[in-house]
This record gives sequence, C-alpha cells and structure tokens, in this order.
Amino acid sequence: MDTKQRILDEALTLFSEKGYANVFVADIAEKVGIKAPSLYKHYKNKQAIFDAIIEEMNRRFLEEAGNLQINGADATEDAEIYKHISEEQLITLGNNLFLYFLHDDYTRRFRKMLTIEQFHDKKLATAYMKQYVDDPLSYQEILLGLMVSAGVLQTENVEIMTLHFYAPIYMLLTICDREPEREKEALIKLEAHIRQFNRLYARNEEIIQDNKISRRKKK
Amino acid sequence: MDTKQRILDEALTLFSEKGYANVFVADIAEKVGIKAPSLYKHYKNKQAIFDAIIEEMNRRFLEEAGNLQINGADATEDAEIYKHISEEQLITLGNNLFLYFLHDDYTRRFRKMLTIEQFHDKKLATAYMKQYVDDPLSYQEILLGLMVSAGVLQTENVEIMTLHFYAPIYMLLTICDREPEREKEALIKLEAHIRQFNRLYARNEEIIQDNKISRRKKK
DNA sequence: GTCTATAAGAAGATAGAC
DNA sequence: GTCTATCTTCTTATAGAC
Repeated sequence: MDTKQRILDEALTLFSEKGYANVFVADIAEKVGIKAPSLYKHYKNKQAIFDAIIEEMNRRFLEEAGNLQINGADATEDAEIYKHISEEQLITLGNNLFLYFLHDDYTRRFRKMLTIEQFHDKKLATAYMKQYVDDPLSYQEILLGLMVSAGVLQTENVEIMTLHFYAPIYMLLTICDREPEREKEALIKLEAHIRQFNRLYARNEEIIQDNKISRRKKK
Repeated sequence: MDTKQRILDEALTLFSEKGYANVFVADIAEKVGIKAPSLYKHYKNKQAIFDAIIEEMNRRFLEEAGNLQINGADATEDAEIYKHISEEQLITLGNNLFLYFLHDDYTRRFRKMLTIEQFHDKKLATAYMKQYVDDPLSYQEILLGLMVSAGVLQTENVEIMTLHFYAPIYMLLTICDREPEREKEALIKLEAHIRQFNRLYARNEEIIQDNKISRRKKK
C-alpha cells in the first residue's frame, strides 16, 4: 500500500477511536512511520485527509449499493429459492449480516467514526442513517417481500415486518460496538430473535402447529 | 439558577452539539454571560465541568432507576390492571416512552453527548448502554411479563418479546436524534409497529380472529 | 518525499485589579 | 465573582536543506 493510502487507513483508525479533534497530525504521521511535515506532501492539510476518507467511503458505499441492487434484481428472478427457505437459512441470513457489520474492519471503523462525528456535520448523520438503517431495511424488505410472495412468511405489512427483523439486529450491533465483550450474549439473543421472528411470521397454519407441538412438549 | 449550575447547563448543551474537544471554555462562558477566566472561580478546569455533568447524570439516573423500581413493584401488586390493557393503551405506552426520550431536554442532551463521547471513555459507553438499552429492556420486561401472566399476551420467551417491542422504538429514536425532520414518519411507523406487535403476541385465539376479520375486509 | 527547524495561532489557565 | 492582561502549552502548517 502506498504512503498516500496508508495515511488514510491509519487516520481512519485513529479518528474512529478518538474523534477528529483528538487526533493530531503528528499521531497519524507516527503510525505511518514518517514525520508530520512529510504528510503535507500528500495532503494539503488535516481536513483534506478527513475529506478523502469520506470520499472513499461514499465510493465504497455506492459500489456496495450497486451490488445489492444486482443481488436484489437476481433475487427477484430466482424467487423459487425463497419458497423453500428454512428457519436455519433465515438465521444464517441474520448472522451473516450481523457479523459482517460487526467484524468487517473497514465498515466497523467507518461506523464508529460516523457515530462520533455525526453531530459535527449533517451530511455524516445522513450517511450513517443511509448505510446502517435505510439501506439495510430496503434490501431486507426486498428479500422478506419475496418470502411473503413465495408463501413462506405471512404479513399484511412487509415494511413493519422488516423493522421487526432488522431493529433487534441493529440494537445488538450498537451494543457490541460499545461493549465488545457482550458479543457472545448478543449472538445467542440474535438466534433466539430470529427463531421467534420466524414463528411469529411463518404461515399461519405452521404457527398453530408449532404452538401445539411446543405445548405438548411442555406438558 | 445560580452561575455554577448555569455553567453545567450551557456546557451540556454545547458538548451535546459539538463534542467536548470542539467546545472552548470561552464558548461556555459566553453562553453564561461571563468571561472565560471568571469560570475558573466555579470549576478548577474544563475537565471538572465535564466531570460534574457526568456526576449529575449519574445522580439523576439513580433517582430514575429508584422510581422505576417503585413503579415496577407497584405494578406487580396491581397486576389486575394488565388483564384489561388494550391495544390503544399499548400504543400509548410506546408513544410516551418514545416521546419522553426524544423530547425531554435533559435526557436528549445527555444522550447526544454520550453518543459523541462514548468511545473516549469506556464508562460513558456503559452509561449509555445502561440508560438507553439495558434499563428500558428490564423495565419493559416486567410490564410485558405481567401482561403475559394476565393472559393478555402470549409467548414462550418474554425476553425476546421485549426485544421485539423495544428495539424498533430504539431504532426510530436513533433516527430522530440524527434527522429530526423524520419525526412524523417515525411516529407513524411506531404506531404501526405496536399494532403489529400486538397482533403477533396477543393470545392465539385473538390473532386468528383478527386475521379472519382483516381478510374478510380485504375481499 | 522525508527531514529539522520554526513560524503562527489557538485554547487553557493564571495573576492581580476592582 | 468578574474583569483585563498575559503566560504557557500545544498543534497546525510552512520553509528550506537533503
């Protein structure tokens, strides 16, 4: 990786940990292994480093959105798949989403930085909302909508169903960002959440059957 | 309000808007209507102002937790009430919780400040989690648990049911904190969420009846 | 492109009069 | 308790040699 890119990378790490104002140009330079003045050969000033990070973020988000659109379009064509989706596959979907957001290094640092800096600049708040709230909801609404069309799930309001699927995942994510030692607890709750979600929204006949089975077990 | 308290109040407002590092002692002084050096007669330094805010926050949170315990205990005694709770009352419960968190001035500023500063100090992250995640979940688990005991709601896992009730509220709250212009949209979704929650978790016989009714309507 | 030396300025904090 | 004047320190950024 060239110096110009390494500066962005180290700066993102530091900004995500301490916030823009608490990171000094000398800190970034030290991490890169150069002295502060050398850094000005690559970027005009500290703000330009921050702007470059945001620009790169926007570029990556656009790419990702493009991929999702493609997947979404594909998914519409392959609707057959969603007729036979199982509870286990739904759990896998939720787990993958959760662990990607939590562990992908780039995503994680961006999210933390946006969390810290969102009140300084309205655009950052909007970017945060788009990336971690609105886009995931839109994407999942497509998937869950297909499962409704396929007769796997049942609801009169797919938008709220999607909120019921994603809001607990989002909440568990905000817990793990702040208290990483609670990840194990979060994963257990995540699975319990999705199993219960599936019971609640599975086709009615199946709910009743499930309830009868589980009641029989208890007695 | 005396000067010492006004300093805390104005400082909290500024910290919640810009973050600690971006607020200068002179800014706080100006809001209070004095010059920066005068401020040092009331607090040893800038950090002492921040610490006093956190101390006050902890005091208020403890008070509030005490009140909740009392209400929780009362609720256990008056379990009769929860046998007859209606969907409209559940909506009122959710709405009150949401609007209190969103509009109570003190709560709102604290939450924003903790959001910005949580990665600087682990204790702040923990305080945020306790106040806006763990404590609301505990309290609501008591209430919803009572409704299950009373036979109004039905579930095999009250903890996850509570997550299903609160996580969407929490998510809508984080939206409104960052994009206040979306409050109206959030309130509509909040109501739709609680109605659907009630349909999903209401006693089984009622779900089935509701579904029949709504299907009849559609045709 | 990297360095050392240094300028320029910002922000926290103190001294001492009133 | 509040003010003006000032000190001190820290941080960004530039100049200019290599």
